[in-house]
Amino acid sequence: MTEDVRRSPERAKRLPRAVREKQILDAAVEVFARHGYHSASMDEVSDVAGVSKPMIYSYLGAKEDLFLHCIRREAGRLLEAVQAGIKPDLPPDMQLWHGLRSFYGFVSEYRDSWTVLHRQALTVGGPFAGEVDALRGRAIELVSALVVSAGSRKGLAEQAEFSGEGLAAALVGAAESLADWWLDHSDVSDAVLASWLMNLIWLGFNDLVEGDVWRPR
Amino acid sequence: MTEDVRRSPERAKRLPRAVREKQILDAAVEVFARHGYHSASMDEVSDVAGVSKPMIYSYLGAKEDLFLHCIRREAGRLLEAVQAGIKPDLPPDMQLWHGLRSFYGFVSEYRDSWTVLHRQALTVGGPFAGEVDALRGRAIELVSALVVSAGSRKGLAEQAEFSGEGLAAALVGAAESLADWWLDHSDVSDAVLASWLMNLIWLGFNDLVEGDVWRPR
DNA sequence: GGCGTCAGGCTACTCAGCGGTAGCTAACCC
DNA sequence: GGGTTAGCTACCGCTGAGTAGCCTGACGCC
Repeated sequence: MTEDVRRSPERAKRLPRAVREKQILDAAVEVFARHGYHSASMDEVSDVAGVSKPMIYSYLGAKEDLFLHCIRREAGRLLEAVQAGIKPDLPPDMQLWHGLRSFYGFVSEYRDSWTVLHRQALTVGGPFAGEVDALRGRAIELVSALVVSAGSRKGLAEQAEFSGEGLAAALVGAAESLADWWLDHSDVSDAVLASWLMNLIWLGFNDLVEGDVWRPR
Repeated sequence: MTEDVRRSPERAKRLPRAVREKQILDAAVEVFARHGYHSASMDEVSDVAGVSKPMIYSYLGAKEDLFLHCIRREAGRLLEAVQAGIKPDLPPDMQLWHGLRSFYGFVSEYRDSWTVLHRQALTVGGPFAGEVDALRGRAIELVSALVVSAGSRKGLAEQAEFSGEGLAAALVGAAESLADWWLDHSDVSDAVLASWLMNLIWLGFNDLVEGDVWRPR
């Protein structure tokens, strides 16, 4: 059997670096989302990417670097998506409404991104948690500004500023957790999700049980 | 007793099984909280517990079993603490208020328990996530019942039941996330935390910017 | 009091999986 | 055709889960 005509039929075609990097990152996000940082193996990433392991090391560095690249890319995408959805000249409740819809739109379109960002990155200490915290910080800032501006329109500036960040953190947390919950109960549309949240946080239980409902105008 | 002959200074004293099991579980919770499931090593657990590795395997089984034991014990404690704080004959908002205070009381007293339950257990697939989901399910049930009862008092039973679970999930999520946020911003008291949440979810932003405030009666 | 027995306890090892790399091969460009 | 770079196979070494086998002290029983 000296007939070794089978010269690697699977050898990948030569492609420019940027394309490979994207393939690798996509694969990495998928694998990290499925297994988490520690359980994910570089072998599986290379497998899913259709590229051999040394390529990953040569293009994107060691495992930590790779994960960091994933987080940065996905965080950027998410922030961009949400900010693109906000119309700054609308009243506060409508801004919130659009922001929420964009957020859930992103989560539904990029489930893996959200999983990596929220469920995985936080549990690994080190540089990753900081990265995600920065993202959440941006979100809290956005919402906080909304609360403060809504408050100061009514002449309650200082009170709104005092509890603004806490409220914003709670709201951001609620939205995040609802997104998590959604991953396991996907039979609800993103619009319904956003409107639940709007009703809860804009009107509150008290109004709800009185029969009030918030609606986009 | 007089002359206690110190034969092997490093060898641990013989203790009944129940005591050792508690030591091991305490150590395991601490280590899992610090590093997460995968990064935690059995060696470190045995070190912190002051007991050698084979003891852990003999008493509590392999790593997975150990983690499961931790989750079960901490989940039980948490549920117990919250239920102990609720007075079933109070009106819905006061029930919620007391439930929240008990919850944050627990988190502040047992930070590691909460970290393991919420931040770590969810990211490891397998049997663990199910265990935690069960706990959250119980919480959602509790809150959901609250919403429905509040609604049906006002004759809005069917509407409250429709969105009750979603709202409850959002609220439970908000409480959880605020607890997480708190771990990194511990300069707020648990009562303040609970009252932020009460104001947010009971009254809503809309009332808040009008200057309304919810207070325990 | 001597002594057997078994649970509490340990040291020191095996072995697999995975992060990371050395060094080779082949395609593309001029 | 020759240099450069995309790409690969095959390996190394370490870390950490899990175990074999031994030691020892407390207690019951003659």
